[in-house]
Parts: sequence; structure tokens; C-alpha cells
Amino acid sequence: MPTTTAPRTARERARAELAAEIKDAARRQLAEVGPAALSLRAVARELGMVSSAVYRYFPSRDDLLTALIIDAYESIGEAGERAVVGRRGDDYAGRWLAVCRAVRAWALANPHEYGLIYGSPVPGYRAPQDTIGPASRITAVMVDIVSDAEAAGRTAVEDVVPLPRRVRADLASARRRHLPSLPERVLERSLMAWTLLFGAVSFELFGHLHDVIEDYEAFFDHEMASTPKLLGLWS
Amino acid sequence: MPTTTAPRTARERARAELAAEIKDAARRQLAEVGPAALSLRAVARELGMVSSAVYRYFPSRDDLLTALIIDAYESIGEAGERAVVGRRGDDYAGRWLAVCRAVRAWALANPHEYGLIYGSPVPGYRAPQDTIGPASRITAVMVDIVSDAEAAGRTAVEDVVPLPRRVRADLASARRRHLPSLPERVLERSLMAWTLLFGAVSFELFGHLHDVIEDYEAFFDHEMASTPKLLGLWS
DNA sequence: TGTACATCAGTGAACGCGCGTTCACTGATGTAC
DNA sequence: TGTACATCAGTGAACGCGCGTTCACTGATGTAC
Repeated sequence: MPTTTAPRTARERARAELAAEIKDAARRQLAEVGPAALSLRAVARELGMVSSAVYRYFPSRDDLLTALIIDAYESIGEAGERAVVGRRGDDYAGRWLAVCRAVRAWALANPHEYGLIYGSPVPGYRAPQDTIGPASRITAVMVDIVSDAEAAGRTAVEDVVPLPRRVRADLASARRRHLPSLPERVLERSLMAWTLLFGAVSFELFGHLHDVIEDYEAFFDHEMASTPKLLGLWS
Repeated sequence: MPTTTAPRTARERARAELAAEIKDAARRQLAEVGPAALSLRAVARELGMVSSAVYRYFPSRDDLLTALIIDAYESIGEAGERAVVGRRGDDYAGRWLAVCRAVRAWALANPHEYGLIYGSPVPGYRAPQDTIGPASRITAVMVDIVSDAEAAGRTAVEDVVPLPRRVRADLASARRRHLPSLPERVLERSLMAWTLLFGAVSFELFGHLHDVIEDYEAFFDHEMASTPKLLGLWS
């Protein structure tokens, strides 16, 4: 039994298409009212079907939410991947800035989906394991860049503060499990860069830079261009 | 007519107390179900009053939310202020780490209130102007530290990437309006530090470090201790 | 190629629930003389 | 100090609404022989 096959019969094709249409309608819903108010009935209404029909496709509201979350992670991940396609491997700064811009552009284009995955968790909703894989797609793009810089001997991490034992242990363990290509210190700085990227996007999107910055794009670009150099990921 | 006086009559005192009780109950509600599901009726129920009675104190659900948001900003701001009380002015690193820890501790103790002010905006809710003042209370604590370091000639910001004209203009304008004591470059790095602090807290709280970091506290402390030095806010 | 049966998508009604807000009211507290 | 009136907190019923989910059903699509 293959895990995933292309739809065969007309019924299966129709089923897959309708599931996609439901998700699209739910995404539009999401953009209007936010995740907490996402309503199965409203989704059904938009598709001109009766609310109970949606249960043929998603066993509950939470499952629909999960599907949207997975799609959102895949979507932002894909945007990041597309942004670096065709760039020279040793153009670390160019690749990095391209990913950052892609993340920001995706977030601005899909603010509620961004909020769904990087904002406050939806109350009462518990994300299942299935979201972990898709969530790491965008981070993988960023890790690749740092990995390449590291392999080329371009990283220059200096310990401005001694790395405590407990932190070192965590980093070593994470490295073993996920990222053998990154030394602890580089991994730590990568996490900082990652935090800074999503912190910057969240601050802009959630309105915390209001009254401070006008030209968000210029400010973001400058912050993101500075980040890897300040952190010693490459010079 | 004084803008704010201590309550005089018994009625006024009772009124102030009940308004506070309503907010407390709403805060407990918030902690359970999150801001989008906060319900006036449930708040009234908890206080043993009829739902319409709440309208004597808050003209609508949104006004109650606004009150909670303002309280949350004041509360996290106060926590930051208390954290640095009694520290030597020139102990920049100690003051900075103390504020960071206070922010993190407050967020962990009040996760939904944190989400309310630094998470995804509540759909359909538009924050009024009244929240701006309280919101800047915690940032003021952080700015003070950097200001002192700057005044003492301890900042050492180097341009790893040239500061673009448009960014410079924004920073100059923000400086004029809010922070005359900080040169553009220092203001820019302060914004990065601020972003990193809240990015780190959000990542931890919203579960994005799951499977990477175990000892959140140690990691956070190390990140925050490194930040000002990496950014050149002081050495 | 044709028939008999199984599968499944979608219907429509219903269950039980909670929500924000309005409104006319009652009774207690406060104020002016 | 006592009375008459005004203010206002809290009540209880109601309005109109939307929600997630279940269930027995119908009719169309797919499958086995």
C-alpha cells in the first residue's frame, strides 16, 4: 500500500480537489477573522455546501486548522527555497538576505497565516507532531547557508561571553540530532540570527515599530544584512 | 476638575474596586481561553453578577480588552523597572540582563497577557492610542541603560554594513521625536537588541525552540548576555 | 456489455450551547435644602 | 437633623445571532461478476 498515490478515480480526484477548495476557503476566512474565529460553518457557506458536508473531508475544526498550519509552514518554506535558487553557493550574504526578504514578503502577503505559525498559539488548540517536519523546511534553508559558510571556513564566531556548560550541552545534543554540520558556537549564533529574523518580522507585522520606523523595508534589509556579520557567521 | 483623584464616596470606592475585580476575573479568563475567546458573560458569571451589570463598568468587550492591554504593558514595564532598582548605573551588563530576565519571567508567569501585547493581534480589535504610553514603559528601561553607556562613552558601534540613507533618515527622525540621547547608530543597535529580546521570549513561549533547547533559562541568559556585546552597545 | 450491490458525497434538520448588547425595572446610596 | 429628589448599581428577560457536531436520509459513482 503506497503512502501517497496520485488520485485515480474521478471520485478520488473530486475528493482531493474539494479538500483543497475547503482549505482555500478556510485560508480566506483566516485572513478575515483570524484563527480563533475560524468557523467550519462559514467555510461551508462560502463553498455553497451544508456545514455537515465538510465533515466528509476534515473530521473536526482542529484538523482543518492543522492542515492550514502545515500548509503555511510548507508555503513559507517553499518561498524561502525559491528565493535562493540559482544563487552562487559562496554568496552567503546574498542568499541570506534573499531568504530574509522572502520570509518578510510571505508574512506581509499572508499575515494571518504568519500569525498562525509564529504568533501566539491558538487557545485550546494543540499542534500535533505532523507540524514539526514542515516547520523545519524554512529553517533548513537558513542552516544550509551557514553550513556552507562553515564548510568554507568563513565563519568567525568569537566568544564575547563564555559559553556555559549547560548551554553547550544543549547545543551539542541538538547538533547530534539535527545538524552535525554546525559546531556548537555556530549553531548558537544561527539560532540568534533566526530569532532576529522572525522577531523583526513579528515586530513589524504586529505593529511594534509603529511611530519609530517609517520605511520598514529599508530598515529590515539593513538589519538582516548586518546580522550575520555582527554574529560572526561570515565576514 | 482634577484628572484623577482618590475615590471619595463609598460608592466611588466600591466602583473602583469592582472595576478592578472585573479586570482580575477577565485576566483569569484570559489565562484560560485566550484573548479572542474572552467573554463578558463568563467574567460576570465568575463574579456572581448578571452579564448586563458589567456594562456599568466597561461600555463593551473591546474596552475591557483595552484595559487589560494597558494593564499588561504597565505590569511588564513595572517588572522591568523593579529589576534594575538599586543597581549601579555603570553596571550596564547587570542591568541589561536583569531587565531581560524580568521580561522573560513576566512572560512565563503571564503567557496569555504576553501574547495579548506581543503576540498576534486580536482579530477585529483595534488598539486605541491609550496603549502607546504604557507600551513604552518597558522600552524606556532598556533605553536608559544604553543611554548611560553612551553618555559614558562605552558604546562601540561599528558599521559592518553602511547605513542606508533612508534608514538613517528614519532613525534621525525617531531620535528627534523620542530619544535625543541616542545617536542613530546606537538607536539602530538598540532596536536590534530589543527585537532579539522579545524574539527570544516569543520563540520560547510559542514553542519554536522545542526539540532544540532543553534548558531554556540558561540559553536565554547566554543569548541576552551576548547580545549587547555583539551589537557594540558596550564591551 | 450489463446488472446487482457497495461505497460514499452531500442534505437537511436538529441538539445544546454560548455570545454581546439592550432595556425597563428596583432599590439602595448620595445630595441639596 | 430630616425630608425630597436625583443618581446610579445591579436585575432579569429578551433579541438575534453563530457555533461544532450528530444523524438518518438520498442519490450518484464505483466495483465485482
